[in-house]
Amino acid sequence: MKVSREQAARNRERIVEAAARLFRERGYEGIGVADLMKEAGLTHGGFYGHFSSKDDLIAEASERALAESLVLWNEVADGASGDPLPAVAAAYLASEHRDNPGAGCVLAALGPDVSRQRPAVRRVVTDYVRSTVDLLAKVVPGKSKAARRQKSISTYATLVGAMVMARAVNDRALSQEILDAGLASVKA
Amino acid sequence: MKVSREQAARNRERIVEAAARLFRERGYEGIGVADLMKEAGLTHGGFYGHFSSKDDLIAEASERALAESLVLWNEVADGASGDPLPAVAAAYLASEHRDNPGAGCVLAALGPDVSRQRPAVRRVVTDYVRSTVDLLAKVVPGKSKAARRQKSISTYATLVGAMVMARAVNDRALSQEILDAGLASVKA
DNA sequence: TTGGATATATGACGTTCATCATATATAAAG
DNA sequence: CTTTATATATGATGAACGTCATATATCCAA
Repeated sequence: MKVSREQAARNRERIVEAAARLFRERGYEGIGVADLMKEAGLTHGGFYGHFSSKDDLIAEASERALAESLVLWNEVADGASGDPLPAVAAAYLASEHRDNPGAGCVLAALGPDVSRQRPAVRRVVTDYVRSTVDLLAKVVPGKSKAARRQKSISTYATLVGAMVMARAVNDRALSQEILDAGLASVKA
Repeated sequence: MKVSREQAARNRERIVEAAARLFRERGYEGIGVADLMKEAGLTHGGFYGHFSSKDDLIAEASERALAESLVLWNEVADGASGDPLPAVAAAYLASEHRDNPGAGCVLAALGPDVSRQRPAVRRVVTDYVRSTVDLLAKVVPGKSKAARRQKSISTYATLVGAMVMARAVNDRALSQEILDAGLASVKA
């Protein structure tokens, strides 16, 4: 049945939010349109009233997840008492982040899958990487602007790689050791 | 029709090799059993004479890819004239590696997908991570054994993260900048 | 208050998927 | 040479997939 415009907008929002979480948890191909709609409290038929295709939703949900991550990066950096860099690194390399990919970094949850996606998705990811590199460049040490930018990129890479590895391994002690090593290297 | 034992063994080998490449290129769910068999020059029906399930092949193909990567790490480290660490990092962060995921690092090509796989796959990945960390610990600088191990892990994370990011972004210049920044940070 | 617009539900479509049954051809064993 | 074992091909199965057609209910405009 039909619902009010506001309700329809809220429903669309719920679909995007559910997708942003579930794609990160299960991969772009790990959840289907029907299950996605069910998770948003709807049935599968209404999907194409909101989106023209699953790829369309993939692009929009990825953009949403990235935008929310960027807000979080900024909040953590701004809210830090003292040096923001260790605060950002600790927030990123936290076990809560490792154990909750659905609310975390898109690169760590879907990086290789992004490489296989259409240009629309890769474009929003590229924009996000640029923004995050700019943000990190303000908080890493370095004598020149170029040095800080380079340090920003390699620090970011260390964070992403450590999270990917910490999630992939099947041993809690090793996983924690990876998070700790990443954290130590960022502080050094 | 039936073929000789040797031919059957070669066929099995071809399936595993094709899977090791194609899973890295397209993701575990990005290629099906039928296409995999076609790529190996066979038809789909014979698959279950060699493997009990697709998950079974996923585990075996992942193990194969990881074993071959470990051989490569060793070859590069041993074949280096001078300090092995920059040689290893340069080989890993090469554009050839970025543009050829099917022959490259499993973590960079399938890291998040591994997290979602059954224990058999995560176990072989965990063993491989341990071996690679041990290998890198022999070539990174550091005063104590513990310091070298920590440096080994963080260096490895930087390599993996830089490759994931370099592949995800849609801009060649930024992609190259990421590889360069990773390389510079490993050398520093 | 009435009439048309439309958001969602139900249900179906064709395709692709992993898996399995059976037939066939040929290697291996006797 | 005959017979048995078996590796592969052909084809079928049911489930899941993305997508679409239509019905229905109700919001919104006149």
